[in-house]
Amino acid sequence: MSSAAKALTLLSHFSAARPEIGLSQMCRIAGRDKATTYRHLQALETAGFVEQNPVTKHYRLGPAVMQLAQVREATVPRKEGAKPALTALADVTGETAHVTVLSGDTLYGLCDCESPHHGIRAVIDLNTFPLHATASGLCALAFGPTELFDVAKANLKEFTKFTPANEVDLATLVDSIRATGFGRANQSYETEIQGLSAPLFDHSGHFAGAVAVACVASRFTPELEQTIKSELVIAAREITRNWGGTTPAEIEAAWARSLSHPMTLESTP
Amino acid sequence: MSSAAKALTLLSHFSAARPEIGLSQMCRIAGRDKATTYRHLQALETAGFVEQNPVTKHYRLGPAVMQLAQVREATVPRKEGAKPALTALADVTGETAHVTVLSGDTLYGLCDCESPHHGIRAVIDLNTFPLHATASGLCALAFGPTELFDVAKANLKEFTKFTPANEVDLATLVDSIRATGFGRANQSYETEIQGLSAPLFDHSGHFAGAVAVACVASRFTPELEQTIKSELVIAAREITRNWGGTTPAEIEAAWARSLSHPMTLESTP
DNA sequence: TAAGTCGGTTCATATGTCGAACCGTTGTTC
DNA sequence: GAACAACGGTTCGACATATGAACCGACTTA
Repeated sequence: MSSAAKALTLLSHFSAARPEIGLSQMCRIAGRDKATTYRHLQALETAGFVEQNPVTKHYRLGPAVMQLAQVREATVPRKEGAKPALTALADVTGETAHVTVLSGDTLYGLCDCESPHHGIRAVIDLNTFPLHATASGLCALAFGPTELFDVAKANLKEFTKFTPANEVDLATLVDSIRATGFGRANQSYETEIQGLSAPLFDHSGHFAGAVAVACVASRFTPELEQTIKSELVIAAREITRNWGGTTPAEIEAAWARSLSHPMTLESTP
Repeated sequence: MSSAAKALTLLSHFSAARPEIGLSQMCRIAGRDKATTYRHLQALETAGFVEQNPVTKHYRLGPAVMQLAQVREATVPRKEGAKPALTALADVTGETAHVTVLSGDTLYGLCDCESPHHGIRAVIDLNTFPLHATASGLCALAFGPTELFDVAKANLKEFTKFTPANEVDLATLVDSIRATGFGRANQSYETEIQGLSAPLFDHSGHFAGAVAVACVASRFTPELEQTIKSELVIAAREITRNWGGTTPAEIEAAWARSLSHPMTLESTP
């Protein structure tokens, strides 16, 4: 691992849940030496990627990331094209909605939207989405490049007792998703979270990401599932269109089948 | 310069004007070896900071920056607190408005807003703002930490014939800004751009950034100057409040003086 | 076909990185 | 208020890692 890569991974330890990190704490989290971590943070600081809270000396993300995000958004206006549909999706379903984007072999969170309808709701605080355990990830496996399956196979971490634990289970799951057009993760990443997702495509016609709803499992009913699925289709069509893509006919066909013949999908638990 | 820092500086070469950069091109821009540049771009790519345009193989900013920006905004919600005031400012003045934030010794652009009123308008596409040549930068020198002046002194690059070229000129300029409460840069960064700015403060009572209007010089009149100044005050108060700060009494007093006795500031040209 | 570009790769060299041990400061404990 | 622990930050020799000239094959141009 290059030194630059090591420095960059430090950034991934910041999250909304842990926005500020001290030097010693960062050493423990990153599992690296203090001197090394310090120098890396220094480099990140001079580049504006982190800054220090002047009173606590803890590090937090710096203003440079805001600029880069603006440039990225001007280059590939994904977020802008996803936000309105996401808001509507969260509002109608009453659950937390989010969008992920595929870059290389990694599925990144782009933005999310919590619904104000319930006090208890799923909170998305992920840097990257595991391919085998989340609805978005499974969507990527089903509709994205085939190489992704190898990546997923190599990273079959068991998050819960419902996480698909071997290649065969995963392949079965992916096949069913190809048939229905909807990604589905029943408490396979976190217990108490039911995920449903739909694939998004870019101008080149390739899988570009997924739109998903993370639903509190205890609220999940067949009726809600139907609602979420029809709303997902609406949101997915809109976002795909905003990204300059079109939904492939076979996906539309799968959606139509799923919605007209609501098969009671085998929910593992 | 650490290897990590070198890799990070590659990112700063992306901008809205130049959103995609090929390998050879990046070597030329960054002035570094091709092999090194390639490895750095690889590291950045695996971390998600850049991605490759699949057809041209050119590099562009990746999705990871979007996430980091979200975390940053959740940590220090600056952009959200500035955007509405900025929009109003651009709308009323008819010129391009922007907000900068100070981190360490560097002034970064946070967001900007172009006014649709005119076909010709200033476009802000800066990574970092030179302290001695921009209205925001001069504001930082006048109201920010005193160490900044040393940094500015050491970087007196002459962008135009109106750029303050020596320490004495700069000090005079800064003094006049302290007296009026408004930063001012008359074609000292780009010819044809008149800048006016006002300081912003955070919860700790320290200078946190500036709100500024970049005005097409040929449209600049004393009347417009008055309009911009009064609108800047409104915007600065609002943003400072949203950032959890309060405008120091001496700044308010300076603003009041400037607005009631509109002195015709010596415009260098 | 020959010369120019491009993205990407190789390998000997030496430069920048690594981590144990060490500061000085701060805040807590008794 | 002395002893202690944890913090952010620094030093230095050993050595892992970055470096860049030269090279490769693919592609464009003339």
